Amino acid sequence: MSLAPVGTETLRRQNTARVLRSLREEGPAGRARLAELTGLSRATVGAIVADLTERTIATEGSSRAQGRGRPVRPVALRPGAVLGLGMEVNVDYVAAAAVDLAGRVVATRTRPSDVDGAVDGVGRLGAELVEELGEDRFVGACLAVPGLIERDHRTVAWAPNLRWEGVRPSESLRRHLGPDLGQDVVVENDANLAALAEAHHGAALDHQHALYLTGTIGLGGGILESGRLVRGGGGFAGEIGHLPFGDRDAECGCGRRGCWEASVGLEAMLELTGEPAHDDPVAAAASVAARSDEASVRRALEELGRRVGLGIASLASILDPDVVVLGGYFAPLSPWLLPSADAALLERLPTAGRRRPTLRAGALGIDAAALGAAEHALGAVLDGTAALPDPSVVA
Amino acid sequence: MSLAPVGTETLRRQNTARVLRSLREEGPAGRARLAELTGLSRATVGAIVADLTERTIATEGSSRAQGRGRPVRPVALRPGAVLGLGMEVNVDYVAAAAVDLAGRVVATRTRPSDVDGAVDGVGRLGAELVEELGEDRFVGACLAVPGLIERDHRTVAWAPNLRWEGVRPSESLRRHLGPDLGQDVVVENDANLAALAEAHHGAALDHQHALYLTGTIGLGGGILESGRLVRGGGGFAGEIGHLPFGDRDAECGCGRRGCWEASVGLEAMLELTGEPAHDDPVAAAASVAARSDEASVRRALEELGRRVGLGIASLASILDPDVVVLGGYFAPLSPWLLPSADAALLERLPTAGRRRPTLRAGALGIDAAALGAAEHALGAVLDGTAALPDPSVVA
DNA sequence: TGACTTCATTCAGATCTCGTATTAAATACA
DNA sequence: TGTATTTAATACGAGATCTGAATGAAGTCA
Repeated sequence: MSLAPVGTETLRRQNTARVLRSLREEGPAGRARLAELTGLSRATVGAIVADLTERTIATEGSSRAQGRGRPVRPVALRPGAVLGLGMEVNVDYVAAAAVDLAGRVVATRTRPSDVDGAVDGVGRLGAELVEELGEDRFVGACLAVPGLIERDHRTVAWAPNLRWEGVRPSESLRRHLGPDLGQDVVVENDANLAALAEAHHGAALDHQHALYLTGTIGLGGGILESGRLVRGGGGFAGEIGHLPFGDRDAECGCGRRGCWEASVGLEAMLELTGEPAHDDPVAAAASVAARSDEASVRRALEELGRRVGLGIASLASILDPDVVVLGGYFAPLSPWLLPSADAALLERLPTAGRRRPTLRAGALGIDAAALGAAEHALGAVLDGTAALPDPSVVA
Repeated sequence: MSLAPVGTETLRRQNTARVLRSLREEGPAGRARLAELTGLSRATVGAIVADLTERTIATEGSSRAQGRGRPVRPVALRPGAVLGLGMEVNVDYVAAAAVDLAGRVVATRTRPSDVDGAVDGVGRLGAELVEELGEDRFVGACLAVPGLIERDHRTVAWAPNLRWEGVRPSESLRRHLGPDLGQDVVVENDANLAALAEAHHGAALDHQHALYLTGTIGLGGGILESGRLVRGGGGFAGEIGHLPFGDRDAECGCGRRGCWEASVGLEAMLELTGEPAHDDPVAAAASVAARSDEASVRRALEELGRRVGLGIASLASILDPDVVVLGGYFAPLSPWLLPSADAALLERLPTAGRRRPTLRAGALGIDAAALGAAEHALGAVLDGTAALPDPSVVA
């Protein structure tokens, strides 16, 4: 049984959320149009908008005539009025981002970090944003972690790259973020959140069914089904690196052969393209891209794209996404990867003739996961699950 | 934007649905306990229960003392009061089932049929149930089809076994089921619905994340994530037969090698076990099971289980289900398949040490899909999405 | 200038939930 | 046996919400 409280205020929250979603997705609109879009009556929309403007969450634009009739007085979400805080820890950096209800990215910040100081580092970075932007404007916080997250959405079951096991970062984040915002920091897998970010701000805009693949040293995946993250029963879903989609003879670090990441992970890419060893996957990809006038590099990338596409064909059979976004080091190489990946799809996906996912390069950079985390932090408000804050009235 | 109407009656519907779900999942209870379980106030529960009993959807049991205090007057869902109609078309049979709100299977019926007359046949079968049980007790109907369903949930994009393409069965079903119930028959993939059925009535009881695999001539899959069906953007999700999880040399009917169904489909099973050709997968499996005292058969089934488990390992990496249910011809062979499948999981699923799905034999027979369809037809009422009917008061 | 059109607000009416007080029906105990 | 205690269910008033119709507002069009 879902534990959400029930009552007359729930109804108002749900309807407020409808209005917020409409404003976010369709942009500013007058009350009459909002009523159409939400299915609510004009009277109700009027009341909700009045409430939102009084709380300085929405503002009224200057009235604009448009043909005959009384001119519309457009209502818009006030930029930066309500914010979600996203954070990310990774092996060599931490990041933080703030996104507002309108979907605008208000701030992003990245900072190098080592593994040991990561939690404190990301806490400080988040706290800086909160300090600068005002704590009472934030409605939630979420942390992206490259690892497996328990179903409680609080505990990191296993993040080998960070050497975390059973860590609950929320407890130390509370120290930095304060008791209010730090009270309840949700933790989520970084690839999942990057998928969310691409769906809201990047390459998968307006798609409810998306698959996100990120090429790093290994291979990460995030799945969006009907706009929701697919986490699986234990929060372990989306682990795609060791699926047997790779070349059957390729040796993988895990000791087996044929893993997908043994064929398309960073090392395989470097070997294919004849690129020297590199720490940073994205930088390596940029360096390869710079050599794209060499025929051998182009051939190598074509082969790499084919390998990526073969795996996508299988995932598409299972999940049938509308769009597959290639992030991480795939992104800068996409111009060369996508055509052969799509060709592989056509060849290998049985239903490709009827329908196949669109392949796209990720549009977001290194802070994709942090952006997704910020987006996730706003989720409860846009769902109507959580109440809006009551920000002290700010001019 | 979800188009659900909004208003004070929506609230009542949602709360009524809470009460219904509680009664369904936790069984009969007094008003006080219902208030606890749903989070509603006693007054509200009382009003909702009064409404439900007046409409003969719920009934009051005889009051029972239990320790001190006023005795509880338990409320229960009246068996058969509100029904969902499920139907299934398949190559050689059609089936229909009726399930009530309490989750009781009120009726199931199966009938041989050829492909050509399938739609009319299933329409007639459904109409028989409706006639016998009373049309006004049904709140929805759903049809299971072995094929790809469009995202509109009305059109069969492609069902090769039925030789259907772009068929909209609802239009001819309306003739049999009448304008009310036949108005809006939802169509869904049969494996998806079988997964739903196993989750509500069978082997995956009480699991929100389940994967259903059905062995037939080919191989079908249904995915349940957080209790919802995973359909993908085009309704094509769950097509797992031609994933490259099989023996690399096994030739598949599709022309490629290595498809999973080439290794675990009916034909592969028959060859492994030395069983003569068979039309009916389940009957073939029963015949093999009867020979399970032969060592060679046991070895063959162990190998088959391993092959099944290898594929499950990959699917579990992607989806992380709590439970995997083996249906179709796998079910009767499960005693011999499950141990080696689980061993394969341990060997191949990287996170198996921390968490791996439970493997189970499907508990439902040939009408699993029809049951799931009936369950699906009740979904809107239990969601609070649709209103309850107003059944003419029946004794 | 006056009719018309479209947008927004106001107001009465209906529905819903909640908290508190009240009634009901059993047990525990003197 | 009779009274206190305990738990269940209902009654009722208060508060919140949505809706539809009426009213007011602010433009265009002729």
